[in-house]
Amino acid sequence: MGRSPCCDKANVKRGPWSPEEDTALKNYVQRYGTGGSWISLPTKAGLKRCGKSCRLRWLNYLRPDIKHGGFTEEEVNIICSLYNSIGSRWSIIASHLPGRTDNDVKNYWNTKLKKKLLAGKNGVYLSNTVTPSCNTSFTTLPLSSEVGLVQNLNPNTLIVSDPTQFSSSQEISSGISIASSSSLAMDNSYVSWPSNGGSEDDYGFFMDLGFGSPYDILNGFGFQGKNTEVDPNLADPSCPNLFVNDTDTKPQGLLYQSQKVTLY
DNA sequence: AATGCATACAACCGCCAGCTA
DNA sequence: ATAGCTGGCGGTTGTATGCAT
Repeated sequence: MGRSPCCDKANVKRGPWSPEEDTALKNYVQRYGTGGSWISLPTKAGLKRCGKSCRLRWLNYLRPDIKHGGFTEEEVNIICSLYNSIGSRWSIIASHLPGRTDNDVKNYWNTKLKKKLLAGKNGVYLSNTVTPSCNTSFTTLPLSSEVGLVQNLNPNTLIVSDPTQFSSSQEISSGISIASSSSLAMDNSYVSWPSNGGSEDDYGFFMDLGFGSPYDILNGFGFQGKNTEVDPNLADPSCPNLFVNDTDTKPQGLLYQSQKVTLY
């Protein structure tokens, strides 16, 4: 037996909301709240709308704390960074952006950021001129689709899947370069950057998202299986911010203390 | 001025998880 | 234990608007 529909679709209005409907919904919710049930709300509010439609209209448009208008650079950076970390979990991403809804973020990503990403998918590499500061070797990051798992998760943190690909620390991170591209493609997710001509001052991708530590991020955002924990004991003693990988039992990835990605 | 195309975003659809009877 | 209901979510579609030709 299939589930019953949430409302009688033949007898509810669909399509764009009229100002009168908006007013009725807004007045009702502000006066009485949702009463714990969106399904019964339309009838009480005198609306010929599906309860789910009312909920969506309220949450995405009528709520008093909704922020309309364009996204700021800071918001874009948060979206990109979180998308890289957790994928299309729009509601979670939106929760980091006061006044923004998951629908807003989703639309913005689909109409602007995704295109920007696809437009600049090729040409990602690391400069091989960087002098390693720790006891690990450094090689060039493979191009584009071979990049593999690269995660930039929080301020000053970059995770890369292949421990042979990097040395570490601030020197290495400052040597990461994105060549004539506005984005870095990864296996399941993406990071994108604003193409602003390469000014480092304008560049704010690695920003403070409010996480306490890299462990908090890794353990809190759905890394699965052997990737669920980062063992501080793996830290390279010569490089305090580097955690060396043990691919059998430990997370795949290295943590680097990173300052900035240069775009040119 | 008219038409077609691209873009932005509002709204809908269907699935899933959690709750409750 | 389980079936039904509801809210929440992500994917997708529809439509209004702007822009180019």
